[in-house]
Amino acid sequence: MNLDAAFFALADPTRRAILARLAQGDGTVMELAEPFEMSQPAISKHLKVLEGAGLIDRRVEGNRRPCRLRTETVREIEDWLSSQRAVWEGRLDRMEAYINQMNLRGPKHGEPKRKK
Amino acid sequence: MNLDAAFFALADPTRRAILARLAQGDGTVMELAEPFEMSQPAISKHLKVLEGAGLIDRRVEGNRRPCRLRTETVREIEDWLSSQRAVWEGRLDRMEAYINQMNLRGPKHGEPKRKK
DNA sequence: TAGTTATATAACCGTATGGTTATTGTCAAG
DNA sequence: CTTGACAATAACCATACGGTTATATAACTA
Repeated sequence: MNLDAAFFALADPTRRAILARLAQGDGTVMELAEPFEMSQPAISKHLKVLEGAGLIDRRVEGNRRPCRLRTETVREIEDWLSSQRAVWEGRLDRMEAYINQMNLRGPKHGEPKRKK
Repeated sequence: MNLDAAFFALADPTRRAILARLAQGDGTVMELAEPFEMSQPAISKHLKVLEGAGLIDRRVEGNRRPCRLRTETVREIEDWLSSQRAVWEGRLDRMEAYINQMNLRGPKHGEPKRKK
């Protein structure tokens, strides 16, 4: 999975709306385009972005190209965020404890001196 | 919170690296710029994006402007993803059951006719 | 076969992104 | 008060993004 592509794909409201729409079932390009005031090629581009990010699959079905959600990718993104946050929060908790400790015995605008 | 801004901010590897670096403690612009082969103004721009997305806070400390992570925002993004995935996966489970049911009594390339 | 529908592709356009260098404003240190 | 470090801002540039219209391709339909 590519975090760059995944986050980028999710950064656009139209693409998120398409994903939400796909939650109600697979959809062809025309069906997905219908709710938007946007041309079909624009939707096709968005779908290509979503596909590139692994957020949807597309199959060929005669004339049309129905799309389906790929939830594994969403879960992977979620897992990444979750693990990152775990690290970050752990660190911040420790920082907070440290700061509290400092405040108990240090000046307000502490450590004004720092060289290199 | 703004999902557009948040996902957009996370879509850049430099910005994610900055966040990871900040997990080890607050950092000034110079400190954050050090690991990258990139000018200080470039880092400043990234920091502005991160701040705009609510992923970091910046305070003024004499001459420098240390940054700190804001984990609440990460949690909010995570929550959004989580809720979306819940809906999506629930839907897909139901779809699968439906399809299985169809296969038990329908033709292979079912529903070839559809008007509007 | 001719016409229509579904989708993709190409070419274009305005704006945004991500970088640069040069400059400016502030604080800190002598 | 001058000098130097930190950081922001401005101006610029190449490329990417998100949209458009027009055209092409392929599969259905009559």
